[in-house]
Amino acid sequence: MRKSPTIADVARVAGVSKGAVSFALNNRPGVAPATRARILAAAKELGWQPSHRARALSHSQAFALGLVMARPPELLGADPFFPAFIAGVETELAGAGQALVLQVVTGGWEEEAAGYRRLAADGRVDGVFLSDIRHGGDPRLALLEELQLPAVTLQRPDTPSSFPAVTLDDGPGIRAAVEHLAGLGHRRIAHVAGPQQFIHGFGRREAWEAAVRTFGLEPGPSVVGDFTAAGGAAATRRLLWDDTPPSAIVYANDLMAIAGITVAHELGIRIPEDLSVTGFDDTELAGHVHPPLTTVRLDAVGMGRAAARTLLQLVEAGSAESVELPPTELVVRRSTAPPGDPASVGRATSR
Amino acid sequence: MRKSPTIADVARVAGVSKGAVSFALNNRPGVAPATRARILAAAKELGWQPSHRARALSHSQAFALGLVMARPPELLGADPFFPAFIAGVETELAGAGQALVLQVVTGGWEEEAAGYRRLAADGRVDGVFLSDIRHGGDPRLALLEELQLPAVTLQRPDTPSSFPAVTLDDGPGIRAAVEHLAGLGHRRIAHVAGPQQFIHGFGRREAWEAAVRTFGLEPGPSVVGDFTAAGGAAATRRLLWDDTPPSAIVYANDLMAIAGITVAHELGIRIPEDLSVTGFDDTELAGHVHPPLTTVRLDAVGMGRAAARTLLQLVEAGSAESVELPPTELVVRRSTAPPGDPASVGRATSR
DNA sequence: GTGAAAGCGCTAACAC
DNA sequence: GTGTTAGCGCTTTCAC
Repeated sequence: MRKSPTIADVARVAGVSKGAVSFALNNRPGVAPATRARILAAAKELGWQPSHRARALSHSQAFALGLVMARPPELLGADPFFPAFIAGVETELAGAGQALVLQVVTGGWEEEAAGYRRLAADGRVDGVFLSDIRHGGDPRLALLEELQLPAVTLQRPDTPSSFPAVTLDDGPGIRAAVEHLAGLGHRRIAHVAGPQQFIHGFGRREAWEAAVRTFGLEPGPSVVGDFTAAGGAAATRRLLWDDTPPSAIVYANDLMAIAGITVAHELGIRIPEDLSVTGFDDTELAGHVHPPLTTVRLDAVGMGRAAARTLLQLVEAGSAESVELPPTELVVRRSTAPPGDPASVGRATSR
Repeated sequence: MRKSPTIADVARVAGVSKGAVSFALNNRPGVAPATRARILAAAKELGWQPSHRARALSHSQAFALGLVMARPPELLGADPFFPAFIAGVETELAGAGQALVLQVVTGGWEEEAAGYRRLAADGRVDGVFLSDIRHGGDPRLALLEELQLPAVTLQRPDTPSSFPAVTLDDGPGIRAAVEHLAGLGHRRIAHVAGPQQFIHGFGRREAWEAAVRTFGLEPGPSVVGDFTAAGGAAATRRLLWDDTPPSAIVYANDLMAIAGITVAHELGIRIPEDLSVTGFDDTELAGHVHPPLTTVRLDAVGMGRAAARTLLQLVEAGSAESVELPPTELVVRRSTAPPGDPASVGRATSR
């Protein structure tokens, strides 16, 4: 019972050759309907399933897609993006007979590059997802070009790319947050950014700055964090210890925003009365902190789905169109309110 | 340049047969040192790498391990366990020439079972990790037995298992939390549990109950949550609306604890003065909420490492010993303090 | 329309 | 010791 049946067994039972079975299975022309039916019946009877490994060998394909997650250990459990993204990817792959092979690297670029090299050298995957595209020339682009590994990038709409891209504009969400704050009367709106070499670190900061200027305001201070709670807390302290602290802070992710709220509490600064705060991601926790966080919703599952579809298309057809996802949108909760402290508003205005 | 060299090319260049190359590569006896050197030189010169796919076919092995993550969509981004666990797994697999194939299912048991079936039918993996073992007969055990797929389970030390297990006792951590609370003078210690069909839901609750009794106390109420923030918030409301609310709550994870703290804030209940709270996981955020959360540290990375080592051993050698990980430990922060409200202590005592 | 046979690239049993 | 050869299970070309 252990040894599973092979195509030869099916052929024998159906009274045809192996080739015929193969043709029948893949609905290729050249096999009479009656014969095909007989073959399929034999296959079903034997419980035959084509061997994925044998197909992989003769097709010189892996029938698998790869994702290399490069994250510092601290952020590994806290980043809500990847799990959701992966879930989205899976919904597409499951039906396509493709698997997802994952690699996580916690070290630096060397280790990450080694990860891609390994995936390519072993022929483990037919293509990879490139998340967190670095701003200003991501070294992985050249690497994958060299490895001849098809890829789909996750990036901003405006950045050119040698690979098909799934783009999502963080801008509208950030702009909506700034507009919301400006509309409430905030004049001094600060930003806690993510690492600037990452597109979502750089891009959100850029969007914040542009949006603030749109409202005729001078961008408040901006501090670069690292997307971790610890980093968010440190950045927030820097901002709040300033002589003229901001009356609102736009954070590049929820985790830093939540840590920021905590710092404010510790300093006796009330939210939202004394300080308004917005996050980014709309993690499940965002609605359950005190006060519930106004944040920008990011559809990571949707990105995963779109990226998987695009990469499948690229791998199967040799080329694929980039797709642009609907922009992020603001979810208003209770961490934002009109600036309560006239003094701080006055200070901000008087700059 | 595209077509990579095959073992035949190497054999030709080295002036030997394919078989010799294979032997040389795998350091098998039966090939003269000089010949071996010549072969390796030829291989290096041609930049030859053995084809993983061909090896997989002739070995009838996948050289990959599988993990099926079954999680409801809401929890996907918030559960800190898997990313860390996977990182631990990877550290072991990278050097072993094994890959990790991931599957995430958000639906019910049917979908999950289908996931394992697919992995097995396609021969995608040589073994799988079984996390979240269900308490009281996990259906996956029988399924994997049927599929003849080697597996390693993640479970509690005391549960018997037909597969090698990596066990971690949540008990000591929970007991330490209860001891800490009891030592502070709490008499009415409640619990917000995880789903009881899961071992970490059930086990933590059991440990809480046993520990409370150890201190001669009657277990306070316990409410079953679902490990999400929303669930933690709801459970906390139920507990705090009670006539005789607890003076301390032991949560089965950080996420629910953080949501619980929020609910307390909203109800005007001060933490830790009016209510002490402990979590479980020690997520990065735990130290950056207000107040910083006293919690139990869980070494998910270490579990991943141990599980990977065990599964590799099982797959390669056909059998493996279970391993028991060092117990979880308490991290005391500032969400716990002596019960401040004498009335509630009195009430609890008077039950 | 159908079947035979030659790969895909490596492994391992078996002669030499 | 070293080389030869027959698989692993499927795909696909090419005669029939």
